[in-house]
Amino acid sequence: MKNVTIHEIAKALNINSSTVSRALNDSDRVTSKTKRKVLDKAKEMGYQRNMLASNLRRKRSNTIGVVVPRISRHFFSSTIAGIEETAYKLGFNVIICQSLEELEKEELIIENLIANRVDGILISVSMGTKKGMHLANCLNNRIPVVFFDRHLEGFPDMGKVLIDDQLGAYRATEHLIQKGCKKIGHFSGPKSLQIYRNRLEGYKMALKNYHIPYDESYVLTSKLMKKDGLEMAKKILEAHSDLDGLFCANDTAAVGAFDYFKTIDKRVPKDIAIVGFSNEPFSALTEPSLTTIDQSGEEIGKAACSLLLENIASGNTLIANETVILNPKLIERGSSQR
Amino acid sequence: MKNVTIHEIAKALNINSSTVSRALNDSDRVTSKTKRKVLDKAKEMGYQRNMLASNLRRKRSNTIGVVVPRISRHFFSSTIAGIEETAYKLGFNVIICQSLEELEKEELIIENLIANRVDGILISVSMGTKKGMHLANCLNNRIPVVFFDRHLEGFPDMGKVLIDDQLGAYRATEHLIQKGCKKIGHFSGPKSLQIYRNRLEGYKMALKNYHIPYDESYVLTSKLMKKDGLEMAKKILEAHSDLDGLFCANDTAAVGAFDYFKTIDKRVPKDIAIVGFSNEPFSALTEPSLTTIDQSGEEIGKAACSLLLENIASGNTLIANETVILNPKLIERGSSQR
DNA sequence: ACAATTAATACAATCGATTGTATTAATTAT
DNA sequence: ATAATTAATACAATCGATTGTATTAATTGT
Repeated sequence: MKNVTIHEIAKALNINSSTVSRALNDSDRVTSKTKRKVLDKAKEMGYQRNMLASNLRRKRSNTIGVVVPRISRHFFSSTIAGIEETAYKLGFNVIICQSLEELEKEELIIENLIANRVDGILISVSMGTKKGMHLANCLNNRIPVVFFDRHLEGFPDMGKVLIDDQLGAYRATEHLIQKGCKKIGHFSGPKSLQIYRNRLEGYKMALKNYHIPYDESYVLTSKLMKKDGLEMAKKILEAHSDLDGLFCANDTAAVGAFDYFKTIDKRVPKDIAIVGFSNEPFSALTEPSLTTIDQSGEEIGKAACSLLLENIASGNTLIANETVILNPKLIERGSSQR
Repeated sequence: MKNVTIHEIAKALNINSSTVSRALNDSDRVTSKTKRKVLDKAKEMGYQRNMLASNLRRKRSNTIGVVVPRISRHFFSSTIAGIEETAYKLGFNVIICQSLEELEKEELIIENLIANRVDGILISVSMGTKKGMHLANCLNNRIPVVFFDRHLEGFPDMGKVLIDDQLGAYRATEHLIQKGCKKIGHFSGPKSLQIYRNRLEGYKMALKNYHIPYDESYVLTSKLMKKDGLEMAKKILEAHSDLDGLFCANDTAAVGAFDYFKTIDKRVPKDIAIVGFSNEPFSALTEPSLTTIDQSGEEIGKAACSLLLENIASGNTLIANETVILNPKLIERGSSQR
């Protein structure tokens, strides 16, 4: 039982395969009577269009490539979900690849995506990626590229969909101020990462706008694991027993701080109000639940995919020098209600 | 600047394109001297192999399709990560699709994957999927199918990679018994789902094996959201103030129970030991951290992908009537240490 | 040195669908 | 009724790599 092709259908109906092809594609160069005959016969013979052949001929794959550092991280799986949803609506397939934060693997992935003639690439670069020759190579091959979340400087021809970390941090801090906090600490992450510098900046800006003096000793830096949060909570209270608000640059560290405060009978949010960052799934489950900043991976994914698809549809004429900045949202929960 | 093909390279070197093709594929029908020349010229001209053409000719796509209900769910994104890793090692691409629990979308996805001539399909079926004509159709097209986690009965020719829920529940309950619990409750999920029936079964079996009488009033059923856990905790304590152990069929409900016990000053694990199920990321972050059963999505993904790839490699001769049952692991944490 | 053998390369068909152009069939106009 | 026009279909090249077979070049044996 061999594969059914348009040629088989053509032979069976005693017409030409080009007519079959046009009938299947609903071209107006074919009578509706013929179309019907073809469609019926196709169904009868169990015809399955071979996209490999179609893609080769049409020089497009109807596929976009997505590269993320690690699929299982909640933020990235959310973006992927958003991407898939958007792509699916327009009939595009999505190839997913993970760089595992290795530049070398990222380069191989890009190579492979080019070889597979994807119509476009969405990428959140690995931490090790500083230069982007492999990405420039995409443009040489007329494959549009859109960064999301993590991007590289110096590629004006590539789209970017970013979240305004600074604004998110600003809102988090502002929220604490509006809840009456006067002495607000900040747990920051590695300064090597732009996002943490931005979040610190937003914190500072909020303080400034509300005329609260910035005191560097209220800012502690770590890798923001849970135990780091716990340790920093201890440290900051030793230095500043008057602390009444805390903005953590991620949710995990906030949970660590929670735990420490409980052990010393500081009440959250009564004594100390806390705001985290990222809206991790667990932040709704803590006791009290954690006020945080939502980066909506899904929205980012949708926006990035839309930008890319527009580009593809336009024949890459407007090769995206566009940058979309999404606004993070404050998710108000128990940890800041006082 | 047009696309560089093997024909361009051949022309430039004044040799035949078949030799170029063989050189690029490292065939032993080509001198190493010629290979070198071809490779150099290819690099010089910026040649990128067109997999679309290659795939068409070789009648395989080097791509596998993965269908999950929802990418952003932690368990599924973990399996996808495992699948991607395994597939990547063997040079396969991974197309990801989400059914969003809709049978209709699932059918369209399968249709599309067949049209794209994927070499195999990994699927965790949507909740609505009862019959599998769309999947049978894959076999008709000689595309092997492997189920993971959620499967359909009645497809002996399709591989299956499942986790032993019952064993997981058994181990969870056994662990509580070994920690000295005598009065162990169980929070179960909707009986319509096989997994919850299995977990209940495992709970019963453990009790039986350790000669603890089974008392139906120690088992409460709900949808296992956080608030359900909280309510059930209240209810079970009202009925049985002597409760000293609790096995929850998921981690979320366990967190709800945690919260209730805290409000009434029952100490976890001192007064009541708790074990959850799934090893959700947040289970390591609760206070105390939650003992749970790990289903290792990553392992399931790897196993399912390996099974599928073996099948593909064997030319689908052994179209997988194989079922792999993975053993869940107990993750011992604070909530059960007494 | 010449036939016999093997190595290296060239030729040409093929995978299956698409699409510009040519041809035939069907309408319309005169 | 015949030319002119339009609709419908047929023909054939093409996308780019692969691969079985044919041909030429190189090597070995005697």
